[in-house]
Order: sequence, then structure tokens, then C-alpha cells
Amino acid sequence: MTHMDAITALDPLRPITPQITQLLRDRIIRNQLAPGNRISETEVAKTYDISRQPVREAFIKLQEQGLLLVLPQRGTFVSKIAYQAVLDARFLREAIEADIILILSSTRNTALITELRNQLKAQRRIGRAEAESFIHLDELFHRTLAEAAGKAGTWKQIDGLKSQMDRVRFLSLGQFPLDKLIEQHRQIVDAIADQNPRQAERATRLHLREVLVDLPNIIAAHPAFFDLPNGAIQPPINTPIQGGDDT
Amino acid sequence: MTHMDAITALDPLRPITPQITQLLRDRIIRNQLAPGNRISETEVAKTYDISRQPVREAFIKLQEQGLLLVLPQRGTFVSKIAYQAVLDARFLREAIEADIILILSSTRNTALITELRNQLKAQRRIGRAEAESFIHLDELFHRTLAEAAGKAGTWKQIDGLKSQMDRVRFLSLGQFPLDKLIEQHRQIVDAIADQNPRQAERATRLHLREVLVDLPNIIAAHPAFFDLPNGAIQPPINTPIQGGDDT
DNA sequence: TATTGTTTTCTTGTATGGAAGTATGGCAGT
DNA sequence: ACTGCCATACTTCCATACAAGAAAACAATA
Repeated sequence: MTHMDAITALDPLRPITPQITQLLRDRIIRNQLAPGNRISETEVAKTYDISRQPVREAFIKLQEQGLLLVLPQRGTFVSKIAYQAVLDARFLREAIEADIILILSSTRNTALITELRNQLKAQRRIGRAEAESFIHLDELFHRTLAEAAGKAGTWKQIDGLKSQMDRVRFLSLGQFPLDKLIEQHRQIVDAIADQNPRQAERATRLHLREVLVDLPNIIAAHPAFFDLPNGAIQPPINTPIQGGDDT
Repeated sequence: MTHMDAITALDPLRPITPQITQLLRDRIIRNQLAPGNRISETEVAKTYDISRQPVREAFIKLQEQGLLLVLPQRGTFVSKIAYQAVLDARFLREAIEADIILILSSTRNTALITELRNQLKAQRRIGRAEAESFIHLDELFHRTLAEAAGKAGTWKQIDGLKSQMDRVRFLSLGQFPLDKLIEQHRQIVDAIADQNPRQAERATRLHLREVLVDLPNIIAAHPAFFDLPNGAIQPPINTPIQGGDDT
């Protein structure tokens, strides 16, 4: 709001637009800019001592990611976290990662298994206080899976869509069940190592649905941050998980 | 290229930016603007008698969709169709639609079945010459499936990503196998009606891989339109299809 | 007090003028 | 003939000015 924000100065040598875009995106995802807040082109421009033009272009990009809501001649607002958008992004991610896991678990790849097991160790070393570090390790874990399946490009494409999910994650920071998530990671790795596609897919889908468990609590804790269609929370429609766990 | 293009005049009353964005997007996807072609802000602005600013903002949006390539201080070019991007978008779509079909085929929905069977009839009425009409009916078919599964939002999110695939479709216009595709549609509908998830998923995945069959031919017919990493076409990595057809 | 009409001040949208960087073609020197 | 330098004509990027519309503040009136 005030000039205090300009602690992170911009590098005038590099192009300004991508810098200001990334900067604003970070602040929104970390919920430093509260949803519903007004944010004007001139205000941001003055804060960072740049012209309105690059700010405007940043607004356009953030609008396309669903982080800003631009009302012509009325104002620009930090969009609330749309419950449905979170569900959609999560569904999308599950669908993709399920297929990625199916690819990985149907071929042998010892180097990958080793890498993943090392990442698991690193995850276990994370203390409960360093929740934000875990988010990065979790990102790395899932990205590693995508790359190993030759789907790095796909991962990058959906990166923008994850914005809404990321905002939820930053809201839930210290309160998600580290041990449980790591244990689920282990099950996924083991299933890949065993080359058991059914089990791997099942573990992946269940893992990615974990966020749904806490979602109602998070919404209850930060009601103003969310945009609920009619105030009620409708349960998500999930893909049925085929078969049981046949070993 | 010339002033001849301005046949489609812009409505000065409505905001210009979205108009010019849609207009350029259409021309690129329909391959009227050939990949690799240079396209400058001033040139487009003069053509439609508007200022550079809205053109610039349109460029930004089209760049994010991967349709334009902006090289700072060097120029803006219609991006070539990236082979890998097409594969990635296709993989993504298959993953999502497979899950959508799994949802649909595990619950009973007679109204949907009726609607889909009607659409099949409409598809069969399409003559071979009206390939573009078929594209719209095909769009409708798949969109109907997404909406019926409560995933309309998801569909909208990946809509932008389909740009690359759409360009390929418009290149292959009159030459794709209508009868085969419609027959595959029928199999999908029947499997949903039978509430046979395995069969429905299998049919969907095979259907969406049909485009891969023609892709090498299309590339061979329009080599200049495509961007191949090192000139060679690498085979796609596909999700393994589980199980056979158990009735 | 409530309401309506006006003005003032916001907002984003568009236009335009330089600034910085890049490619290109000519020209001079070898 | 060939190479290196430089002027010039582009390009996108950024800053600034103006225009159009919406909202809020305020005054006038019933």
C-alpha cells in the first residue's frame, strides 16, 4: 500500500515488465495482497517509480492467470480464490499426473528410483517449522516425475493454471500433515519401482486428493479470501478409481 | 500483408483490444498468416487504422498462447507450429478426457446419451466437403462430454492450450477420415451408455490418438509451417492403455 | 431527513512521442 | 575482391498525455 513495499527494487537494466509481473504474482500467491483488494495501475507505478505502461501489461498477464480482475473504467482487484477454479485445477492436475505415473510405472528406470528415494530422504529432514521449504521439495518431486516421463513441456503448460492451487497452499502453510504426505510420496515411489501401474495410479490420485480434505477448513479460516458461488461449498466430482490394490 | 485484409472492420464502439486479438488469433490458427512471417505493431496498427497500443496488448496475449514470438528490439513473428507443443497439448487433452469419460461412464445419464446420439446423427449428415463444419460439431461433442461431467471450467482452462492443435487441424482440413472419427464417437457413446468405464476410456484414448496418425503426413506436406528440434520427428510417448475390453 | 442532480475525482482505454537495441546496406581501407 | 566500420532505418519498450466512463462526494431541493 505504502512506499514501504519498494524494498525489492527493480533492476532498471533488465526489461521492467517481466520483473513487475513476477513481483506482483508472488505477492498475490503469498496472499500479501489480500483478495478483493483494489490495486490500481497508477498506484503501483508510483510505488516502483515506473510508468503505467509496464504495470498495465503485467495486469494483463495476471488477469489471464486469473489472479486479477480488471473492470474497465471501474478498477482492478485482486481476485478472490475461486473455489471452483481450485477444484478444476486440482482435477486437471490429477488427470495429468495419473497418466504420467502410468508411463513411469510401466518401464524400468533405476536412476529415477534412486533420485526419488534421495528426495524422500531430503523431505524427511524437513522440520515442521519449515513448511515453505517443503512446498519447494514437493514441487521438485512432482516436476521430477513429469520430466522423467518426457512431459516437461506439459508440466510447464499447466504451471500457470496452478496459481489458484498455490494460493491455497500458502494459506494452509504450517498446518498440513507433512508425515502423511511424505508417506504417500513413498508409496508412489515404491509402486513405480515395483512396476505396478494400478497401485501407482491409485496412490497418486489419493495423494493429490489430500488437499481436498483440508480445503473446507482453510475456507472456514479465511472466508473473505474465497469466492463461493452461493455461499455453499459443493462437493467435488472426482474420477472413480478403478479396481482395488492387486499386488 | 496488404491493406486488403481490413475487410473485417472493427467496431470502434466496443473495446478495440479484444477485437484485434481475436481477429489476429483467427488468422493465425487458420494459417492465413504463415508461420515465420514477420508482423509488426505499426504495420497492423496502420492496417486497421488504430494506434499501436491495443495491437501491442494483443501481441502480448497471443505470445502467451504460443502463437507469436516476440524478440525485443528485433521483431515479432508468427511462431511455427512446435511439434513438441502439439504432442504436449494432445497428451494433456487425452489425460483430461480420459478422466471425464471415466466419470461419465460410471453413472447413469439417459438425457446425455440421447443428446450425444442426436449429435452423432448430425455428424453423419456432414458431407465430405464441409470439413470445417465437422470441426465445430466435433468441438461440440467433446465440450458436451466435459460439461456433462461437471468439468466445463476445466475445459475452458485448457481451451487456450489447444491453439497449437487447432492449427494442425486447419492444415489437415479436407483430408481427415470423417467416417472413422464418427465411428469412434459412436463407440465412446455406446460405452458410456453401457456404463463400461474400461471400454469407454480405451475408446477415448484411441480416438484422441487418431491425429497422431496423420501428423507426419501433415508435417511432410507443410514442412515450413513446423518447428522441428533438429529436423527429425521423435515418436510421442503415450500413456499405456490398461487391460483389454472386458464386457 | 431523504432524494435527486451536479460536479469532482477516480479508474482504465487509447494515442503518440521518444529511447534503446538490432539488422542492413553502403563505403572506405586494405 | 574482401573485410571492417558506420550511418540509417527499422524493431520493440517505456514514458507521457489525453479521452471516456464510472463512482463517490456534495450541494440543492422536497
